[in-house]
Amino acid sequence: MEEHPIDARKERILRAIIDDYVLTAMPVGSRTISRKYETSLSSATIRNEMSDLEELGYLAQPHVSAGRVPSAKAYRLYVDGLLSERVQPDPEARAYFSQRVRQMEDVISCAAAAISEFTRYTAVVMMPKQLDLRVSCLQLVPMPRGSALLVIVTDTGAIRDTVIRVSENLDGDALYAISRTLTEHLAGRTLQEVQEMLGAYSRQVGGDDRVIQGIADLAARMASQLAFDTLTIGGSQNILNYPEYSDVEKARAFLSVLEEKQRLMALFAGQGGAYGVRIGPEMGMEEMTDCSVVTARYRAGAGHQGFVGVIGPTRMPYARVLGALSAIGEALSDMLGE
Amino acid sequence: MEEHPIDARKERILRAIIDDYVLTAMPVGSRTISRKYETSLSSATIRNEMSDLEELGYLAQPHVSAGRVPSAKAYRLYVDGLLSERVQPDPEARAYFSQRVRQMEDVISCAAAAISEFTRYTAVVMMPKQLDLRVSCLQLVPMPRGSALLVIVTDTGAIRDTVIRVSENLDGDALYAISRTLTEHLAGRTLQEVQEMLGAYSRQVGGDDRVIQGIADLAARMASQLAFDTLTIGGSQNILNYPEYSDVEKARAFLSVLEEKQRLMALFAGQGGAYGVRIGPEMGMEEMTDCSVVTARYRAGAGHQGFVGVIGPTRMPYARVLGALSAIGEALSDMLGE
DNA sequence: TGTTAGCACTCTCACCCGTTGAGTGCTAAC
DNA sequence: GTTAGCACTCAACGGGTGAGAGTGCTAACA
Repeated sequence: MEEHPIDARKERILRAIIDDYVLTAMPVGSRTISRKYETSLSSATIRNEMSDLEELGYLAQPHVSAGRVPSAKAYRLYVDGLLSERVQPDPEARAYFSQRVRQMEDVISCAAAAISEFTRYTAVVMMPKQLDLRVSCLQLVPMPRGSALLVIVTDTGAIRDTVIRVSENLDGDALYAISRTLTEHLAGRTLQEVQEMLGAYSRQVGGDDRVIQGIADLAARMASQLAFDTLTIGGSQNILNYPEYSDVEKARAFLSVLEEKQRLMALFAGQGGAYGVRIGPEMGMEEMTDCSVVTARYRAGAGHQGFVGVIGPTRMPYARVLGALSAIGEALSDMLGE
Repeated sequence: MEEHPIDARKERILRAIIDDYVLTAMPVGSRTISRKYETSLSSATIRNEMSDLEELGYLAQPHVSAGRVPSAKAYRLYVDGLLSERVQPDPEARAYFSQRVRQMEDVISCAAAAISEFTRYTAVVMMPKQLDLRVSCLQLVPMPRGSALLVIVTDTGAIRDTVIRVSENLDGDALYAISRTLTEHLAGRTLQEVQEMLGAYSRQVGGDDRVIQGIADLAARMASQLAFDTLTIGGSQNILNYPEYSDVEKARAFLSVLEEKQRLMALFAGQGGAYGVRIGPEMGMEEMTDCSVVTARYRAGAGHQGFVGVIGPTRMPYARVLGALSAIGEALSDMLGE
């Protein structure tokens, strides 16, 4: 077999086909290219080139008298071209994100919302596991009617709280005293260690071991939440905006894949570089053969890395999406990266 | 016009038509009723009765040679029949809810999830506004790297927190001292008052008015969140399970109505009794003419009342849905009531 | 050798039309 | 009041047809 590297013109035509297809979602014919993109060439010439591109596996024909549709291989080429240049963070996306971050509590779910609203695709944000978490502070905040809010803060700044019952005669100062003791003894320990050590302290807090129990529960919950990478999804309904999913059955299949976060996680597993694009069949998941996943990395301090991403039809304006993700990834890195 | 009260047999037939239509989503013919439900009557007799029922506005024909479909008026009659008896809380629904409540933090969103999963419809949970909120405690919890977690607790037990920057040389004790002062001065005040009073204290906290600013921000956010009834929605995609919405356009319209929480809120506004059923056109919203909303009230302590509900196609097993909502409403009342 | 015009060919899509079957309304008999 | 019977209506289905879009191929041209 002789080599068939595609020349500059073929590449230009291929790019035009992809652009047009992304725009219209309809198979692209030779006339369209000759009139809208390569006005110096006739449709017949384009036809010849398209025929070549098809033979090389870059194009496919839904049926003989339809135009051509780019294949996964074509998107791959296109995307590699994009990624070989510097991805330009989209300032508009960043502004969008910054504006919304004030309103919502959680930066991660906020990022997911911002991405999905901005790109109009489904957004995924992955938050890396944090195994090496150590308790930095532990505090009880008085609440009405014999309750208290237990707050645990880790050295990485993760916060969790829970309401526990305490004896009614503990006032704010008493709770603070307990908090001090607890913090003194537990600061610097990992969550696992905290759970193990709790038995020993139960005497020192006045026999009221609901506090101890509460800490143990919360520490356990925190540990289990943070021991795994977590995935947040935003704008899952956005898929309905695209004609690829105008069949309700398909849409439902897509949405149910989103429920299985464990499987989705696999998409980020082997991710090396700053950006990742997985095109349809490359993902090896039956249900996602006509989806693409675009991701950008962000830094969550201390060597941890997470990903922000978009899931949409393969027919996607990759440059625009990469720009948006890049901007939001940067913003997240700034916020979480210390 | 003479009166046309429908007799017992007509009502039985109407009920059979509704039951069958709820099950199959297909227009119901006279033969079906005569064979499956009223075996002692011939289809011709049923036809006569159906013709009467149509004239009375209880049935409609999509086209002349199709069977009949119940009208909103029919559902209304049917539902009024249900509501005149005692609604039986569904113990299975309650078990389902209780089982899940452990796993999730927030009872409200947990309820929404449980309802939608159990009924397979879209769930709404309304949480009443809490205008009379007063600050009960205010505390700063030290965090690494010159941050602190600001926690505000109200007398009703609502909690909000936010991370603020503070000067690096404030240790835990110093933060507690500030917390004490703040609590002393602000406890018992409403959130509005707190916002107004903040200026006055800015000197007393060592000139570091990031703390003041943080409190003001958080108080404002809290006030705005709690000053209005809030709506939580669960299982919005469930609508895709029903043939009524196999048209993507319709599904999208439905989903986008769900986004406009303000408008949805109106559906609960005039709700008086323990249960409410709004059928299609009764809601006066163009987009919801073929939806129904079923709600049950719950008590959130201190005279506040909220609603749990389900939104689905008019063709809905109302008895089952009412039973489930009743059970979950009871469970919520128990949890939030005290 | 690359480009282009022309033409026959293919295939989808939209439309028409007849057939089928479900379901009705009406009438007359029980 | 109930029922059998019958004529009628209409959606749904399937086959047939024509228009349109787009291709591949060939031959001519630069």
